Amino acid sequence: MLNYSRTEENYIKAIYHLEAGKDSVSTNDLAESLQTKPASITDMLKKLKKKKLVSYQAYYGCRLTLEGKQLALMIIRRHRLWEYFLSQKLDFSWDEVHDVAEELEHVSSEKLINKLDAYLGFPRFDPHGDPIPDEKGAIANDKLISLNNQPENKPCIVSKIGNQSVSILEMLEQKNIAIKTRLEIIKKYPFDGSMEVKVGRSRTTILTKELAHNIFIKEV
Amino acid sequence: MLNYSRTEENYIKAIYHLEAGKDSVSTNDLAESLQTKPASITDMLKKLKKKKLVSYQAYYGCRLTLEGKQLALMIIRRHRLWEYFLSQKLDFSWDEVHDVAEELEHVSSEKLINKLDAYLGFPRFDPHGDPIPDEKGAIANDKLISLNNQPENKPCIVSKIGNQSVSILEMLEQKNIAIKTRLEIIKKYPFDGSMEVKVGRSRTTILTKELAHNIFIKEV
DNA sequence: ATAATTTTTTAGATTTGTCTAAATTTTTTT
DNA sequence: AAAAAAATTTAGACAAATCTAAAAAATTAT
Repeated sequence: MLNYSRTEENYIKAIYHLEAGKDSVSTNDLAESLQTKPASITDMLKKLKKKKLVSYQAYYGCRLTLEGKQLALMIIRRHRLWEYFLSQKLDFSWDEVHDVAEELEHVSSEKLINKLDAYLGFPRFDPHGDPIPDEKGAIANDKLISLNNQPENKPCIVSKIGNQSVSILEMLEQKNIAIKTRLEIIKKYPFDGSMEVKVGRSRTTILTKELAHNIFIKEV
Repeated sequence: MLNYSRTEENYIKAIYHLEAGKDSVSTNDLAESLQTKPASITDMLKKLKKKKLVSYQAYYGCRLTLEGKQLALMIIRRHRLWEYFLSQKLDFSWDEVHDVAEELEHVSSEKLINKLDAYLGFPRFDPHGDPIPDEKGAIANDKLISLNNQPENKPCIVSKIGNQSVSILEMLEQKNIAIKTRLEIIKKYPFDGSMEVKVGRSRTTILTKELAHNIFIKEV
């Protein structure tokens, strides 16, 4: 994987996100998303085509090539790992992480990112519940709902744990929470984001927002 | 503190380092240090002068203004904190940290840097023994020699501890090592960088390279 | 103190990513 | 299917940071 400019990376990332669903991305949509003019988009698309990151035909929009998609996944990987780091280690709140991660994602040392990944315990979802691509670009295909976003008195089932660190797993084990455990929020405390939760059919326990944020659920 | 381009920041940092000792920095020295041509230096110095970061007079070199110096200290703070992070948390070796930190130092969120500082335990020296400026730009004026660089059988005195984290302080306390303790390396083990050290006059103990690296000494 | 050398600056060109305004192509409307 | 509207591209210009080549100033040598 070669080195690309910050601007090129931002284009690739934007195309990746816009491409979802549609079968090609229009110049205007890209201009809107990147806060720039359509003429600039055209220029850059020609350049990215020459570098084989996108397929592009005048007047018919663009798509990422395989190589472009792989690059996009690496940028997203960096972004989400940094978000995870900021939120988990530096105690940023979830709405503050995005802008800083937007900067950090362009530091492209592979060694840095892989070591950061390991240091964080190979988390599979970022603080917003979006999946983090692994070293090879493999990515879970669904966005998860965190327990934090679940209302009171609606039973749900644990489907994923957001991080594989020993500390979280040991805590969950002690609280008898695992994949497929049935949970129901009894009461949320807005003051500190903590909540009382019924585990299975009988026992209840208190979860902090940090812990609840790493418990991803499906509604029943 | 306003926002400056990556290039401007690199100029400011280079001037700061070249300025030490001399009373002005020449165009040629800067060109050498930044691997660029003297003509480019002249252009940029005019620009930095307009922004009041340097004082510059044609044919007579430049100096940082107070504002420029403050900016330089912030860039150096970022650089050294990231170096510390890479070495201490991500397990980079000391000769690998520089290049990555060179990238990370340009991410300019103050909140990020201050939180990183706190997370690392407000370290005062980076992995090379260079002092880390604090939030206000205050900086210890001496580079320290780490115990790692001390030869065998030469007594020395502990003068600083490189980081104030509870974990390191508790470890040092247990080993009876504090400021002004007399140490002498009995044997170094190149395999893992650990060493056997005489503490005071009698007791000996084993120190890992990670620990020894945070013990800064004066020769006796 | 004049000549030779070195250092520094100026002038004009280049690259990257952007812009505006005009031209072209596609899409929508009637 | 022609006219109108919308989307896209082209052409030419600009700012940032750089370059080369030539000119100017400062320094060193004789």
